[in-house]
Amino acid sequence: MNKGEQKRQFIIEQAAILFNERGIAGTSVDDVLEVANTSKGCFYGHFESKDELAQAAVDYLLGRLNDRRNNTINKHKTAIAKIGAVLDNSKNPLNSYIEGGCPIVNFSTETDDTNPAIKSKIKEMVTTAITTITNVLKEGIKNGELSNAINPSEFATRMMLSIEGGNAICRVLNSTKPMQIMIKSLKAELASYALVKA
Amino acid sequence: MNKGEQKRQFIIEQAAILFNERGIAGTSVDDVLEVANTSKGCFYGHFESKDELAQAAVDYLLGRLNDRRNNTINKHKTAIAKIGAVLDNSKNPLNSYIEGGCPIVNFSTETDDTNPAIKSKIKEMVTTAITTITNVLKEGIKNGELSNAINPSEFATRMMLSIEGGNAICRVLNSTKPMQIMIKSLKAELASYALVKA
DNA sequence: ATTAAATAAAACTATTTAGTCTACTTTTAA
DNA sequence: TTAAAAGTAGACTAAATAGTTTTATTTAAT
Repeated sequence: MNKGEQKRQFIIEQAAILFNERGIAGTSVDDVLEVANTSKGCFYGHFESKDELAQAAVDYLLGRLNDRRNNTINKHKTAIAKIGAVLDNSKNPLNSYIEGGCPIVNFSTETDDTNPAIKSKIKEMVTTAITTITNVLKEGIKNGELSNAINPSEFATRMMLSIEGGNAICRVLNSTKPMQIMIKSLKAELASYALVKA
Repeated sequence: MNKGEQKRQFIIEQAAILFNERGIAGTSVDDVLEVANTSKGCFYGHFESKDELAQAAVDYLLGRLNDRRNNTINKHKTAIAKIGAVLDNSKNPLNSYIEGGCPIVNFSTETDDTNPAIKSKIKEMVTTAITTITNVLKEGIKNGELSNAINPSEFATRMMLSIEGGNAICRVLNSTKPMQIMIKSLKAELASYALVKA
């Protein structure tokens, strides 16, 4: 990565935090220049517009979330451990993995009526996440860890809604309690589908 | 309500929709003037600033949600019917009660890091909602409709997270499916706590 | 080392923004 | 009925906004 590419990347990473905290509309190009220690000329040399930056920033943040989820899943062996660890990734919405909270809820509410390009990135991300979780559960059934009484895609869907809702709600309440309650409940539900080892 | 008050209320109601759809930062005073068919002079005769309008708009939207939830709860007799009806209120996030989706997620993600006054209004709303649902469940236990194996406040909390997550996720996915899955699941869970009529 | 291309800085522009002010019109209550 | 109060319109201002352009500096291949 040469100097220019490094600078571009740095701008994206710094802007991403601001966008995630204050929203895209709530962040000016000047705000970005300040945190990225750069100038108009430099900025517009790297990006055609604020919107191009916003898209790059969203890609960057969603990429981080994807990587983290995949790493978390690969790090564990059983479906129950994998799902538990994915849930634990979200256990502290007040000190979240990405400053400002979960980019999925943050950008979904901002862009669902205003920015189709970003909305579609989030849509793909959510679909991928649900599918990935679903497959972990299916695998768990296949190898005899879980009862086939569980509905993998429904469980994955409910898990996704709960995590995203938890991210939004915990931040307004200034409390991690709701998320903890929900994680505990989903873990217990999943455990109830565990088959005793044969 | 005299003419001035009517105008003020009309501005609030029209602005509220814009704010809910595009965000507060994403909506200009001029945008508001256009949908409210009014002028700068008129606007600033009724409001000190855009922020005062934003607060009034949030109060108005949260008021509508509160009224609706209370009406829904009063319309039904059993705890199961009350909770089921409250869930059904959210069953179509793509054609939501308030245009642009649920103001709770929308404004919570926008204001949690930027607007303490509005954040605190949302916080109060969420607290009230969870408390109200909790009390319905407690009442259900008390009068023998529900088993005391259910944890009212935990159920209410999880229900809140799921609804808000569902509102955000369904809108990005352009599908009501996730919400339907979640509603079905919570209804089934609640039904499992029903005591056979003595 | 040289030079062309890439990168960066900063002054500049045009537009949009929130908010003010003055002048005019409509309400409303005596 | 009338006059004070309330409401309304629209031109105006100052600041912020996104984006351009010109000029200077680096970088990297020859």
